[in-house]
Amino acid sequence: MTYASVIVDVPAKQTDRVFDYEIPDKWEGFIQPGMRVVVPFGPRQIQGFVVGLKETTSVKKTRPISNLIDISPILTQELLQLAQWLRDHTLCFTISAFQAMLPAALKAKYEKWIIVRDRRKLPPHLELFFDSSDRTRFEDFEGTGHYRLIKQLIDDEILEVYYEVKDKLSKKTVKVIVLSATKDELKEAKKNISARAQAQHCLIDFFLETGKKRIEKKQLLEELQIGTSAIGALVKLDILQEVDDERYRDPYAHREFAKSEPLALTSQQQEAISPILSSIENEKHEGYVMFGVTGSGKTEVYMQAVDAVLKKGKEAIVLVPEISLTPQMVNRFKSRFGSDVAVMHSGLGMGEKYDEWRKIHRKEVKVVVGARSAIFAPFENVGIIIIDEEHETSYKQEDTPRYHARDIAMERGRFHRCPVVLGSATPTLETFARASKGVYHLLTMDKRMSDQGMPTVEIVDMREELREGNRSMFSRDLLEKLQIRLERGEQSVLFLNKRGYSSFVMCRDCGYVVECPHCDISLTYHRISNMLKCHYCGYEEQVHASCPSCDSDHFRFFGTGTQKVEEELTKLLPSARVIRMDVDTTSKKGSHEKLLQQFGDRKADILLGTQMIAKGLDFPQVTLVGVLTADTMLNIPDFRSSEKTFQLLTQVSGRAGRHVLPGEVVIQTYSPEHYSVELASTHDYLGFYQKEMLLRKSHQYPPFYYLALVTVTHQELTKVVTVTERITSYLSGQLSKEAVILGPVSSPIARIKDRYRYQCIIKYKREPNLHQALKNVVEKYQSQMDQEKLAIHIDLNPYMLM
DNA sequence: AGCACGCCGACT
DNA sequence: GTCGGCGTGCTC
Repeated sequence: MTYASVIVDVPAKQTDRVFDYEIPDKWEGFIQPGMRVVVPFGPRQIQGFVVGLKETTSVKKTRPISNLIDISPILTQELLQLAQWLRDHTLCFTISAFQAMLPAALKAKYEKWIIVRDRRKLPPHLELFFDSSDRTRFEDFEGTGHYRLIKQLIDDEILEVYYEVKDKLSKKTVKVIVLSATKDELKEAKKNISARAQAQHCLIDFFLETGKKRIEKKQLLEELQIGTSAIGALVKLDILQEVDDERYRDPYAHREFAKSEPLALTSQQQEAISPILSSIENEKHEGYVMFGVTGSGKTEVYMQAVDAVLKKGKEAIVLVPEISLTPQMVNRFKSRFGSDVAVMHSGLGMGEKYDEWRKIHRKEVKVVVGARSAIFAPFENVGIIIIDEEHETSYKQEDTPRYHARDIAMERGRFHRCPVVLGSATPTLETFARASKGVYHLLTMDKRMSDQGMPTVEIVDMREELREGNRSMFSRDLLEKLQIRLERGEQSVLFLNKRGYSSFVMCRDCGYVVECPHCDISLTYHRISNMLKCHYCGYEEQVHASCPSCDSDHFRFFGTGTQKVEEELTKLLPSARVIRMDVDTTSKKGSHEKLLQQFGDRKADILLGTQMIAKGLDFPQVTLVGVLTADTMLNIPDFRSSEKTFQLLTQVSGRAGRHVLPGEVVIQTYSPEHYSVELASTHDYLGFYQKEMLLRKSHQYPPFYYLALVTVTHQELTKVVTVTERITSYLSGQLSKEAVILGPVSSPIARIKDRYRYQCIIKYKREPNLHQALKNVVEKYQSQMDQEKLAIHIDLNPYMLM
């Protein structure tokens, strides 16, 4: 007897281990690790992942596997191992790790059915539940009070429970009609079919005349103008066959990508790529930091490295931050590698993502370009992993498993013995520090490909503007420069850092701000619905006419939403054609790309937007970039706020003057003397790095210390505080004296959805005991977490302390 | 996570 | 006495 070790689809502490099942004879030798199966678990049937096979088991009573879900493994041996690594490094359940690696479409969907086994003994008042079929959803009995009766009927074998386990989403299929007779057989059949069956004759003639063997049903019906019954008749005669044909939902199917050829590399690009190429050649795992200023041509280096990998018959993983933000990047890869590329990003629907994933799984593509989760692409021969814009926060998953794609990349790179390239103009301090220490190889590209140098950056002190009586959100300088661009027919990009500065409502007399009654955060004004809305819980309320606190009429929208900026802009520069990009204008699928396309086609003079326009845009005619509010990010209570500000300003400035025309950047700020603003304006990453490293060292933050964040949430404030207090004191007893434990303190957002949030931050250098201690904490509060809805979140190496 | 089992109070 | 509340513990 062979047994399968199975991880069951129950994300809970108690079930986070393998369960052994018998492999029925018919599947002996067929079932392999990495396949999904349906197994009995207690009274129900659930999904499980086979992780191993064995000849004996110590379990006394085993039950057999009920069914197979996959006919080939969907997780490779490497990914099964990687899941264990994920579990150990993020403290998640193994099953959650598996799920993170697979497209959401493959998540199990469970349905519970009640089936009639003996209709004669079915009580009459239950008949109506089963009048059209022998089965009914179990939920249909909810609230009918029949629960007990049904249980009895099940015991009496009159009814039966049936658990259906299936994928959340199925493959897309189309009905195809296949000819299963020869020409002679067709002619023969034609004689035997009644002359009155016109449609059938029509069908046979079609196949005789065209000589086609198969055709989509829909197309056939349309072309011949017949109904579906004639086909049915011929299917019965074994002349035709109706089959389901799998189709990919290809989001890029109707688009053409002009083939591009490798460009000649500059000497800097050449210097950067050659060590990478030798790692590829020698199959050596090495980390590279490609530190290249904006416009230095990192993408071309990526593509040529990928090309080298493909020539070796291996595969490549390219991560980009939230790809829908950079359609230009996708285009470049599609143009170079054509149908060898799968694209995975959040803009795709669940089905589209699944289909792209299947192309990888079936080895139909060699390259994946995708967002964070693409790091789990089920390739088996990875030759290079590239992470573009390595500093982007979207590489850190914010819910369980809380992994960072960079860490996964390194782990997979080690396994496949391949190089991992981290590219950025503004690497995270962690990454750059590792490069400085020689852990990663530093590849510097400090020259732009065009002969243009970096754009000139001017900092405008908005306090000064205010003092001079300019109350507009445009400084005189910026306005003048916009004017000049309009006259010259060049384009400008205006960037509004909306985060934490969105249009909240404030009373100018007493300072009252309308806040969400469920979360400790101010409500934002939405023009479309004319309502105030909470970003965290979705709460909405009417706009007040006057201040609820002091009844003043000076109750206004504060902050600057993009709409407001647009209004003012059209007032100041009536002739300017403006494209606004924010959540409102890009909510529809594909609208993002369309707007960028319009701007690229020079149908507008000014592109106005939030975060989303900061990255990857590359328009030759853009010669001016304006940052309206540079410092909003500085005010976020997070140790990374300076780094984020520096990165953002550098990225945004990089949008200007990338080609022939020289670029100019205007940064408006209320804190012009802040080092992250100043150093960004002089494009001085190294200066920023050194300054920030000193601060991180003295404040004991990464990269000098590791962080762990424990967040406790509960309805009652006292509960949260006491639990966090106890956790804090327990941890301080468990950890060494070198560890710094902060807390309990309130989270930056103290309450979300009526739940209070407290946290404890651990800063440490080496704590072999930490993981176990944290596990103990979770274990200790397990019962309270179940019963009292207490929640404890643990984030190892958090990106933000929120 | 479900689900059964089992022990208590509130009713026909 | 039985019905139904939800605390406890198990699932190969």
